[in-house]
Parts: sequence; C-alpha cells; structure tokens
Amino acid sequence: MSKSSSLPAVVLLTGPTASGKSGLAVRIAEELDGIVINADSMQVYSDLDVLTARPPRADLDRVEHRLYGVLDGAECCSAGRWRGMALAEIDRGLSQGKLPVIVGGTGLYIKALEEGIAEIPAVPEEVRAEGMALCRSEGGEAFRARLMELDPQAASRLTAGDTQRLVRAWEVWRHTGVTLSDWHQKGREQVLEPAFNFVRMALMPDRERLYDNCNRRFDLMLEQGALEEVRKLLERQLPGDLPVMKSLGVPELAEYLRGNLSLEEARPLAQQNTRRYAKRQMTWIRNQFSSSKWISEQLSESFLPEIFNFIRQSA
RNA sequence: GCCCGGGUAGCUCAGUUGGUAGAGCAGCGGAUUGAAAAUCCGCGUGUCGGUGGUUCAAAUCCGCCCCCGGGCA
Repeated sequence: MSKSSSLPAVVLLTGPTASGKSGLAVRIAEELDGIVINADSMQVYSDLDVLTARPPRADLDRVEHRLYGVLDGAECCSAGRWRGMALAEIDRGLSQGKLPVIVGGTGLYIKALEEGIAEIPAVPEEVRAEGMALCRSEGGEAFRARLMELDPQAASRLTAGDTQRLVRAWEVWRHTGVTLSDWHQKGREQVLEPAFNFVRMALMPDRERLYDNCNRRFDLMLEQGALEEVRKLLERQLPGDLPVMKSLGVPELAEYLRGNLSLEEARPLAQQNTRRYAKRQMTWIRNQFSSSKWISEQLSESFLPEIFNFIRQSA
C-alpha cells in the first residue's frame, strides 16, 4: 500500500523542547537534500538566540535554515503570520528542488500549516487593550457572561479564568463585527485541497531523560551568555506582555537582573518552567498531533537510517 | 554499649482523648482555532520503618528488632 503521491513531500518534525529535534532536522536535510524551516514561536525572534536554543553556527553552515531570528522582538508573531512565512519558504525550497523540513515545538503553528486557518483580519492593539481592560475591570465571570451574549458557542467552551481566549473572542467580534465562532465555521466550510504530502514525525523521549536534558541545557545557556541576552532585551524597555518577554527563562532571569531574585532562586525556577512546558508539549503531541512516526528511542547514529528510509518511502 | 529525639506521599512535615491519613512543594493527566515557550482546567500518587501483642478497632498504646540524627561513655 504505497501512499506515493504526486504532491511534493514536506517533512513535519516536532517534539518537546530539548528532545534533539533541531539536530535531527539537520541530519535529515543533509541526507535528503533539504532545507530546515523553523516552526518555533520563539526562535523567530532575533532578540532570543541562546535562550531559545537556536541552531548553532555549525549547523547553520551545513544546511540552509529559514525563519530563525527573522522578526524583531518588538513584533508579535502569530499562527497566521507564521503560516504565511512558512508557505513562502516551502515554495521557495521546492522550486529549488529541496525537501522542506519543518521543525519546531509550536504545535499550533504546525496545525495551522496543515489545516489552514480562517482569514480573520488582524485585530489592532488598541482593541485588544480595550478588551483586556474591560475583562480586568469587571472580572472573568462577568466578562465571560458578556461574551455568552455575543458568542455563546465560544464562551461556553471557555472558563472564566482563561482571560487570553475570552479576550480573543471578544476582540474579534468587536473589530470585525463577526463572532470568532462564525469565522471558524466559515473556515471549516471551505475544504482545503491538500497541497503537500506531509511526512509527520514526533520525538517522544523518556520523561526522566528529557527533564535531565532540560536542566542541563539551561545551565549551558547560562554559560553561553543567556544573562547578557536578557540584559540587552531589558535595555529595550519593551512592553512586558510581548511574546519575547514571556519566553522561557526571560522572566526569571529578568527578575534576577532587577535584583528581585538571586540566581540560586531564578535558575531552578526557569528549569522548572521549562520542564512544565515540555510536559504540555507532550500532551499536545499525544492528543493533537497524529504522527505517522513516533520516535521514542534515544537518538543515535544507528537509528538515523531507519528515519531516512521512512521519509523516502513516505515521499 | 547506654540515654534522648526521630522514621507517615518523590521532598519537608501535620495528624486532637485509639475509629485504616492530609497540607505545602514536587509531580501527573487534560484542554488548546491567529499572544501557544502563551493561557486555562483537573488529580494525593501511601505496606504510616519491620514484626508480635492489647483492642470491636492501632499511624496513635505495649514488647522486640532495624535505620537516621544528637548526647554520654
């Protein structure tokens, strides 16, 4: 039952943070004449290099990497925005006869790439601020009740504590006059013709080993200048609610630099948050990402041929 | 060797006058439709050191043993 398709193959590789997916992507791209395209919501920002574990110089020299550090930290990426950039890079790669290897841990981005996303106009910052202020002033319960009047379908799926999603639903209605649920309904109605043959793979390492990697990697980041990176970021005086400011390790190290935490306190805190993030990623992968290839073994040289073969046969 | 103090959840500990146990932290499970490294929801996970006894009933009382602190020799 060969599922050989006339559609161009695109590799989707995901896994929790510190699982070794970036390194594997490079090996795949080297072996199969590909390019690596970032699907990580934080690695897109130029301000964060060390702290987001962007690929090292040596890897960047070996194969072409795309969408790493391409946005300024003052900007906001989003699933839709990333999808547009990624599609452009995929097209460019394919036109050069390269195999696009999408790698990253942001499940929502990969989902948006695969399934498409409703074309909701970008909501201005002021409208979001208005929604947040409203939610804050009247409280989550009341705000949710308000949304229940406007978009009951969206509101009923959310809890009063989920400020972020409540505000999102409200602001879309406020800005476009159409409810978020209606936008999604519209999106579902237009059936997307698949444009690519996605070869889907996920790394699912042993939990204990993964946590160990997370811990050790953070120490390595400190040695490699993570503090200096955060210091520079703080000098920019960016709004605290920007994505870059919430990237793992940034809030903790910022508190240290401001003198509110000792490094002995900030370090384990950042490591813990990293572990919790990895756990959330694994939950997403398990339940939202139906992979055709699960890689739970310890990555080793001897395991690579099997992966290469899998991609060749799927493509 | 003797005298104290202590062995209860992964860790630190609580547990009234006996009624098979509960907090914090850690952890685990889940959701996820344009901020997703975000945001939110849920869950005690236990041979109460071991063993014998008293009792209708023992983490709790008694005996013996083991382990860990501290003290005296």
